[in-house]
Amino acid sequence: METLRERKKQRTRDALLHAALELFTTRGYEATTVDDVAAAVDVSQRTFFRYFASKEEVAFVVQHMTEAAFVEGVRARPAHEAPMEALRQAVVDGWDRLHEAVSAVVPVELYLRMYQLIESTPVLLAAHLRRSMEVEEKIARILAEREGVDVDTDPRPRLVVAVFAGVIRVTERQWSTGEDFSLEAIRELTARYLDQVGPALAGDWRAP
Amino acid sequence: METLRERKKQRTRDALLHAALELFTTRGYEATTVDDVAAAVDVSQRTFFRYFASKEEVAFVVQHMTEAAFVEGVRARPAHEAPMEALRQAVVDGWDRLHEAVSAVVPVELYLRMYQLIESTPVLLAAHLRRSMEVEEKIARILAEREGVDVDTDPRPRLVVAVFAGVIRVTERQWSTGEDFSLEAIRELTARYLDQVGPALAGDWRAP
DNA sequence: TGTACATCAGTGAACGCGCGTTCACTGATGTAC
DNA sequence: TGTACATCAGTGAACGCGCGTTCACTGATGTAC
Repeated sequence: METLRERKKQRTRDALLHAALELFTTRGYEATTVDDVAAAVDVSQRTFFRYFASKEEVAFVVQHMTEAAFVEGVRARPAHEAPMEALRQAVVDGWDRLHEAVSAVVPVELYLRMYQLIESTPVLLAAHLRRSMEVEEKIARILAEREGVDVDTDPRPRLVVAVFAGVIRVTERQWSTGEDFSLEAIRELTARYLDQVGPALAGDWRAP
Repeated sequence: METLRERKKQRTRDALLHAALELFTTRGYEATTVDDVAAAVDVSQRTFFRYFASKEEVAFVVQHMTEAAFVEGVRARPAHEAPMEALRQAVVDGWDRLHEAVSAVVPVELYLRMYQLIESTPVLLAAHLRRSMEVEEKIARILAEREGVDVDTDPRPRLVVAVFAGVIRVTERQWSTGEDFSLEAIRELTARYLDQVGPALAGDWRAP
């Protein structure tokens, strides 16, 4: 943010990002064209593609930040924690920190609306799931290193991450189709669902 | 398959399906246009869209069959089996039956190549994951009904399915990037990985 | 402080591409008598 | 068995659309002296 030129660049980028998310969440992702976004900022379509490689990229800018934060969060967990515990702490911590991290870029409320749009737009949901898989792979490698096992011969790192990711996905889905779209809601839901995994895997659901 | 008209229709559809999968797997999905597929069968592009609503649909025709077979497989499991056990049996059974079910439509070898293409083509992988989520939802409802719980208030059905699906996805990925692309290989990998879930979730990976 | 030149964000217009749709039409197959 | 009509798979050509790219260019900002 040194020079005037750089500050102007940043402002153009911010304006494009905001306009895109605002249009996507009000009008729908597919119903918004790249030209619409550029027009909203009064800039040529050409300029949009200078800042974002594709329409999809701009839709996932904030997700990208939270994904990266989660990966770093796992990396930062103390070595004595068991894998599942480290993942749980990283996610819960992530929700705690999310507010300040996100609000530096976009209003948190806009982020939450965008999250719901992703869940309810098939093409975005599909892209989100693929991205999540890539994140899972990174996490699996971090866990393998932490625990001193080989990620390519020992299936446990990828398995524990996949199981954990499955729980998180159910949480996300439940949250996005529920009524309380707050960060507190998803934080609480995450803890509750993680506690339910054991009982869910147990044979008899009728036992106490 | 009664009338001549119907038989001809079926033949056109088969020809389009085969040509599409053959072109996709040799040339790549993105590098193949709908026009290429139609041209390979010597039919107009218009005719292609009479049989398949989109390019993506034709790519998932065989997956669609195996997904449906899996859902039916779960539905058919005896009531006394615990949820996780029913899922496991349905998947293993599914791999056993897959050969005859698939080979009635396309050569199994072509199906296996298509499966790998899906795993290695970002846009197809994304679509595959979204489809899997839809299958998971169906399965969760079936389990909930079997066990007599409410899928919307009790998280356990969706959780057990998500955990199971996570394991299957790791299995698929491992298989598709490995060296043995046979049905036996994925069948064996499935059993092995399911057995590893318990140990993976256990706290200490170094314990025996 | 002013001048000369370099950098680089943004322009505008045109284009390529492939998916999917629309139209009025043809000709083979099916059916009723 | 033959005729008349109905159905419907397939045609061909044109189009709309939006993403993403290419081009030569402009003008504001940065830098060196």
